[in-house]
Amino acid sequence: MAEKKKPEDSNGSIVTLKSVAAHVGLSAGTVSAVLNDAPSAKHIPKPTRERIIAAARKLDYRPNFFARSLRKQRTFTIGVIAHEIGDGYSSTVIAGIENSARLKNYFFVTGVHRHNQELFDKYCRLLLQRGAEGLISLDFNLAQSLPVPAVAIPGHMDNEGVTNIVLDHHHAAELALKHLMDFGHRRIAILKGHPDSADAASRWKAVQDVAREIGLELNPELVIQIDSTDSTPGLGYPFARKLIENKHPFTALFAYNDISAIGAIRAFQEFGWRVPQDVSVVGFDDIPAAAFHYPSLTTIRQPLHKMGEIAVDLLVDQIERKSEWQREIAVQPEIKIRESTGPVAA
Amino acid sequence: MAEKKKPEDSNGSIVTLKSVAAHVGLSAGTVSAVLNDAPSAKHIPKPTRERIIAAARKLDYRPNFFARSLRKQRTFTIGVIAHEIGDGYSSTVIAGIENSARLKNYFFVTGVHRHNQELFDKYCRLLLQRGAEGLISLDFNLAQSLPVPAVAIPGHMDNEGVTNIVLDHHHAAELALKHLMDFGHRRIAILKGHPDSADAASRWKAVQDVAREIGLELNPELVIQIDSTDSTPGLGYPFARKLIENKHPFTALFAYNDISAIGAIRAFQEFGWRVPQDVSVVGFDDIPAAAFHYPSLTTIRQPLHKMGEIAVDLLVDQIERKSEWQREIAVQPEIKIRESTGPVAA
DNA sequence: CCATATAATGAAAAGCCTTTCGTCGCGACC
DNA sequence: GGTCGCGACGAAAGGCTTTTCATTATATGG
Repeated sequence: MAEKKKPEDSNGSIVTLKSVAAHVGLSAGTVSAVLNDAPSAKHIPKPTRERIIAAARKLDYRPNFFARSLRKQRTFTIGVIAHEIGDGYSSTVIAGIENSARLKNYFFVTGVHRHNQELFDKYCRLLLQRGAEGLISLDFNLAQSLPVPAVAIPGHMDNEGVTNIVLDHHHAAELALKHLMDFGHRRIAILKGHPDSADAASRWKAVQDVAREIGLELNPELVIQIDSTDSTPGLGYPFARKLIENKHPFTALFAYNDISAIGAIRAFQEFGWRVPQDVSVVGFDDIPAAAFHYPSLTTIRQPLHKMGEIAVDLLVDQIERKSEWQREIAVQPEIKIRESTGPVAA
Repeated sequence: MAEKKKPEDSNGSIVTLKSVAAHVGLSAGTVSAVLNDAPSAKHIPKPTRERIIAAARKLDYRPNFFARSLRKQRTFTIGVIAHEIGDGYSSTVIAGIENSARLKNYFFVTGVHRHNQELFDKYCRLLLQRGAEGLISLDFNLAQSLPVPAVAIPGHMDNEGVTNIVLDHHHAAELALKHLMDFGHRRIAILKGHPDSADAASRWKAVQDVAREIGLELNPELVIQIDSTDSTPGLGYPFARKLIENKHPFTALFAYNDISAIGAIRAFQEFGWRVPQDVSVVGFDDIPAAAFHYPSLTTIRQPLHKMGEIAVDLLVDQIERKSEWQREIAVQPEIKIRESTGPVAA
């Protein structure tokens, strides 16, 4: 059992810069300079340098993060505020954030907002106090500027200093609707997202625009608004029921996301409709479960992992003043055609 | 647009303890004592106290976290090292961790290990350097003690100072196997977890024990070992195929987790078998997708959220020396009976 | 041989907070 | 009246680094 200890010398006291300085018979300042490769260390002869480095390694010296942050006024930390940690959307983006942050030797700390402004503010303060040098907000309708560089995923508001990462919703709507039209669908039901969902408004607008462009008529009876914030497939179920009960004929559904699509399919199946023979369903996001659902889900894929990576890259560049603030970055969706869509019944 | 600024006074310089002290014409020490409700402040008369507090609020004073940590040698931070952020298991546990940590005014920072010892060690060092006062490892076969209090979820090794949170696997196996036997199943296939998965060994042992106890014979031909670390339903698919190709008859499958169960069902369906009419399937974990899969999944539920909460509670108690180290805490599983299991075909 | 540059290091401040200890004034008590 | 105790604060140390500036010694050039 490899005992892993906090670095301490033979006396059992913690090894600090001073103690390694004492160990090599030099001053703390000198040791610090060498260990950090500071410009002031350029006159230190090589043997001395090596002595210092060897001692530091031998004693397993680890600089005190807090003392260092205090002095340098840098923390290499970014804050992430998500709706909830457990949901598929955030966790995929966060995985991307982790990936990029690790490569850049940054750290991230997390908070949740649950679409609640107060909670958001609370975590915002907390994270800043903990030294976050930049913030990433996930799925929040951010209506304020922030005191540090920030990225909103997805972001649709216009806040100075906040970079919005957006999906090209117009293209997304095109992919979905054209795919359905190619299969002959004309009566297409739409599941609109909850207003709290940051993408809801622009997605809906894109759907309307594209429908007009390609000459598809959207029947208001077939447009259902999700008004629950549930993040299980329960999200889609009741609205699909409502759609069924409306008794307005339709042959396809473009859902707000995969979760609601799965819930809707469930409702259809219980009602005795087969997917895709009786009704085609297109989801959104391409969560892992989409491919293994039965039937597997045709869906519009968002590059969530990559969006997390991009967010960190942008943020770090701004923190380190390597680049200017950008108002918006668009990423492209992709359609994954699977089993849940098919030709309209003859 | 509410501009949220870093606290600074009218000169635009950052507001520090000294500046609020200057503002009220007192010393920094006094202000600190009052603001922290320190014992030494008990002789400060109420009017003065209120003046200080009012000034702090007015200037929006926020103590510098790093200076404070440096001085108090406390950080109120716990480190979490998970397999991967995005997967259903970790993110649910982490949601529990977040919940409990927030209530206790602790923070958490996250790392990933990907079942890789080096990566684990790297993050371990990093988190400790960042002042983590306790660690939680998720789904890692932890083979070492750690320099701070730690909790392993799930934990099966015997490390001094590490509290293992385990599911009562014996009970879990009982729930699953008895349920299947009640439906008349006798030829039950088992999907064994990947050895990297911390629960794999004890779950398998429990299955064997229970099978013996209830007089169920496990046919080695029907026991398949998962040897991929994929965390999509692709996890179960190839092994179900293998099972089918073995041509050894079976009427039910007890999968290692819901993900692999879903993959397996997929394989069965493609082969033309109906679930549960031709084969019953029991999953494990009760991830959100389980309830909305088609057919919905009978599964053994782990209280993952609660396990995260318990981990934080234990950890904080130990950090604050409120309680002694416990070697192990067991939590109870629950069976969720849904559509994927049914009586064996006549 | 003196002035000056440069190498090699030390000393000390600064970053912001907490905490211990000390001081000063004043009422109480013997 | 002297001592004691207490109320109300201030001063300063201490936590660990980083960084600037100063100092000493050596080398270089004239």
